[in-house]
Amino acid sequence: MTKSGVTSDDVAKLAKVSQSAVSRAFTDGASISEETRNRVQAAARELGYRPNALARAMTSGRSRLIALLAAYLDNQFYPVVLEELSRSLQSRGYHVLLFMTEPGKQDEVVQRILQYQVDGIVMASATLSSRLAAECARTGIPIVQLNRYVASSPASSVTSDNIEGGSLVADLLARAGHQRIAYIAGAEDSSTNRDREAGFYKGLAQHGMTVFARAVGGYKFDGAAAAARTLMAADNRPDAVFVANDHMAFAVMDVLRAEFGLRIPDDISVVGYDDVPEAAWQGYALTTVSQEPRQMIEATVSILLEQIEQQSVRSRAAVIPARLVVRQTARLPD
Amino acid sequence: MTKSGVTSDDVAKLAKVSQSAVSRAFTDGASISEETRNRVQAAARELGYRPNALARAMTSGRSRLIALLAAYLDNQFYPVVLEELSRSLQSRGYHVLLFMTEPGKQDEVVQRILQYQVDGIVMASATLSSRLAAECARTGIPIVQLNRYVASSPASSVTSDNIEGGSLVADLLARAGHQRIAYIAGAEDSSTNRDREAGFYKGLAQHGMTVFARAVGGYKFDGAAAAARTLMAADNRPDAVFVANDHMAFAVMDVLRAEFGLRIPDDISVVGYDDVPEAAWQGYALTTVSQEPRQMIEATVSILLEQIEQQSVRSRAAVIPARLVVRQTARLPD
DNA sequence: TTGAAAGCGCTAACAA
DNA sequence: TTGTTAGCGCTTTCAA
Repeated sequence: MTKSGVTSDDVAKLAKVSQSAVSRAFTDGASISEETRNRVQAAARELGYRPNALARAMTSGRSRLIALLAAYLDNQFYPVVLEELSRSLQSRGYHVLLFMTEPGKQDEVVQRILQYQVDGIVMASATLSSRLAAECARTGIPIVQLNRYVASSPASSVTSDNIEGGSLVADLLARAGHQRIAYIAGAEDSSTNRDREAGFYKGLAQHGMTVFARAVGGYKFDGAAAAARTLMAADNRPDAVFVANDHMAFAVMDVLRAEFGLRIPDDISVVGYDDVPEAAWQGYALTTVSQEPRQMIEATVSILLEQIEQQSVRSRAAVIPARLVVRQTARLPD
Repeated sequence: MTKSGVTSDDVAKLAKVSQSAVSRAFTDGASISEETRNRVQAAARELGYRPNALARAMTSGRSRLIALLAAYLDNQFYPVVLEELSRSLQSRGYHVLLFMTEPGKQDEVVQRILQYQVDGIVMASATLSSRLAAECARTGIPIVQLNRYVASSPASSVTSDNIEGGSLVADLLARAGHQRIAYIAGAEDSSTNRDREAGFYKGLAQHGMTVFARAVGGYKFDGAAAAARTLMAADNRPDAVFVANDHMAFAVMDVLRAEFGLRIPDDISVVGYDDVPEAAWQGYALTTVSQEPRQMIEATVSILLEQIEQQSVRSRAAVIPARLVVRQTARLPD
């Protein structure tokens, strides 16, 4: 008995057709006459019938469920992405099943995901374990890593052009005449951090400069605050700092202003990365690099659906152009 | 064929037991000897077997899926709640299936939710349509409205003590000597707004005061900014404003500072509601009322699971105490 | 285009 | 404690 109590059999009886006719009436492109379809749908409406998605998933082998695996949602980039992803999938008849990673229980979560027979997996703010990668490769479930990639893995990835983005920031800061430019890193093992940092150094090099100081914030609010304190405790302080994401940049700005009495950008420039909604708030007005979440999600969904619907296993790596968003936390070139 | 290819039948064969023994080995509290359970699990491990959650749901009638229905995630209160809810349910073997409301497609979304045979529904930032309420009552699916309630509905609700919270704010502002206290409302049809406003007026009344001015922000960032402009365009401006949630309060602060050059709290006090993470950031340091999301989620989960597992239909209304969080945007009483 | 029949992988009586 | 059996509600051959 389905939770609503009425099954395709009930509808079939009322409409005086076979149960399979009912199934066909609810399947796009099925071989059924206009007339029977109408009869079935009338009967269905009368009974309040609604196909059981679970039963459908069982027999068809597609659950139309996409797992989203995330480690945290406190960086506003992720809620934005999650909402967008969910809407986009929903409009195509898919739905998001949410999984939060649990420290030390990585494998258990992987098992859970696979038990639900999801048609695809999106990894956001979570790193793909080799265990999950292997299992999915074996079972043919496509994975898209959002904002992260592992070169060796068979999974697809969607990122912004982090190298270009980092380089854009270096160029802006150097042209503004900064002499002592520091970097506050995200998680050191993440590809986003590696690329943003590499692009940043490359950009500095083009101006004949190197990074003045460096600290690690690990993409954490508190970590970034601590990193800022470390940087500012030195005898010779930086006059500009590129922070690996906005979420950390807010913490850095708080420390610079509240604990060191600095004015931004008069005393020191700060630049972030992501362009989360808060970056536009006047309390911060953060100069940053946009990740274009809309485009990233569009790419994610199209990769996923292509692999699901065409059964193709060809993994892709989409790179979305980065765009500098100039607000008020960085001194400008003349 | 399950996506991993191996079924309980395969395991049964290898372990030389019946297929139902395999099922029992994976069910807590099933009647099975230690020995067979071990044999089965060894075989399962060897084959990489993993029970199919969908098949299990079909036969048992419980999907262990909880639908979360939300209208938006850009108010940070919701990501916090979503993460907490997902973790809490996950640790109990349930999972969150996310649905975003779509304007004008309310009914379609309701159908989708019910098709997935979810065991329960949590409504966050979304109002319960009478259609959904009716369907769920009929099918016995428990609903918890988070941060919202409809008196007449059979659904449960979990809210903070919004009346008390509003009253606390009025008291703080009145005791600080404010003379012209304004209110910026959220969505007028929401119970949170009604209660916060009612409590606020009650609190003012206890000091022999009434609200000085009122505008509506509709729980939207831009709406709140517009409301602030309206309030400040008057000849006689308020000297304090209670904003119905933090998300709007940030917009209000931006307008007051950037467009009117006001200092907070020297020129005007601002108080919000929710205590979202950003309220603690130094750029705002917002005085607000905490909703205690942890406690709210705890209550939500316990109501849901009680109704699911005990089949009870007794709906409950949990009210979590509100707590004033004093930061720096409101003048203090001497 | 239609219906009959065979599962999908599992749980849950029921007997043994 | 165990195995046998009958479904859960649907999709998908296969014949007609």
